[in-house]
Amino acid sequence: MTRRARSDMIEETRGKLIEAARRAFGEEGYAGTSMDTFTASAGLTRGALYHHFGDKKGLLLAVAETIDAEMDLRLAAITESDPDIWRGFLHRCRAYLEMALEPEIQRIVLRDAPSVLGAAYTQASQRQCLTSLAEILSRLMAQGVIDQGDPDIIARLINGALVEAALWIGEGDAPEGRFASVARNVERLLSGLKARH
Amino acid sequence: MTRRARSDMIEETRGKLIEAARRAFGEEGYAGTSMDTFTASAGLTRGALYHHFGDKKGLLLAVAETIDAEMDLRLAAITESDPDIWRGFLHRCRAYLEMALEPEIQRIVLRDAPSVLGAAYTQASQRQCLTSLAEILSRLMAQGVIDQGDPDIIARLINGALVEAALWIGEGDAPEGRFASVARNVERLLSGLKARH
DNA sequence: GCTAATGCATACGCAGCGTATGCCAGTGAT
DNA sequence: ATCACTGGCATACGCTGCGTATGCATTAGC
Repeated sequence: MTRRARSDMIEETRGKLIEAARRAFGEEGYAGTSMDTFTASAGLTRGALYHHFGDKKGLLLAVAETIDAEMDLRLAAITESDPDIWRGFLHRCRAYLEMALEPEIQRIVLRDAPSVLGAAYTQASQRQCLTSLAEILSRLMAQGVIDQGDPDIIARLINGALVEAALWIGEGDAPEGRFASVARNVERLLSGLKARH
Repeated sequence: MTRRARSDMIEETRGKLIEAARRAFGEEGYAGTSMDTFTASAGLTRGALYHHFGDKKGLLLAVAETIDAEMDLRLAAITESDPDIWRGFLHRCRAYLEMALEPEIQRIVLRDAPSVLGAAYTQASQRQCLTSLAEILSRLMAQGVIDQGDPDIIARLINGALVEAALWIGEGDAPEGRFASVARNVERLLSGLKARH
């Protein structure tokens, strides 16, 4: 049983590091967080960090992937909450927009990770959310709800539009009003995808 | 005459700094460029830098604004090259997509600047390109080519979609094929904005 | 022509990343 | 049960690089 306890301890420190890093990155930003001070806040030192994640970028990647996985789970639940696929799709997009307003997500996943990790990140991590979205689009196409097209690309386009909109909402003083306007215009844009007939 | 020569010298050093920073940021990224080495490549020292731009972020802002202004000029020329507003609009979007593939633009304007400068940048600088796009959308709405909506928001949505698509194109091995696919799907998305009647 | 101001260089301090080294606990074999 | 050993984590060091304070030279105003 010590065997289990041992690996549990290891996973616990990994978890503590990711958790603390998440808070630090979210509040101070990637560049603004000191490895010394944030590891101290988790009751550890940089030794643990470099052992588990190699370097600062490795840590950011791990954090970003964690958050992305959580987002995907939350979005999946929302998407499936409506039996109508098209409406589930719209709900999902709206929920994604809301999530993109959360400071932690906005700062870590949407701003810092693409800049710091570059293409390596965009390919690997955000794909959870993106591939899920592409699957939904595939189903919508298969059912003839929207016109044929490349689901992966359209997923990217939608994702980009929503992210940009979320950043815009976040930069103003009246987020609620902006959110409502954006939601209307997003729905218009998405409705343009629908098959006409 | 010395008066003119004097201010010319000053503008020259400013220009040299921005030019060198542009190359360095584009190649090494913001975080990867050392203020010492890059100023040396311009035949100057950090003294000149901090005198003109205050700090590293100030320099990045200046560089980003410079590039953005150039982009806006190039895009304006392309937009007006076609007398038909809708086609001019499509040309512009396609050209923007191409521009977003240029390493310098992608790295500095699309990746690093939003991350490093945050909301301060998204508001101030990229607005040149965005307000121009919004104006075009306004005209399209006024002429009944596309349905009514908030031009500023739709401009953001389109911008975000194109940026995200460009990043995706840039991360693969066969950019040409990807570009063609993206262009098709973008045109589809944009066509969805058109008024039905 | 003398002084004030400005453009820019030099010199310094300090924070922070990464690595090399060391220690201790837990693991597996005899 | 003991002992060698692997692996998790801490400590210590060096180096890079940002920002600031100071200094010098040239130019602008009176």
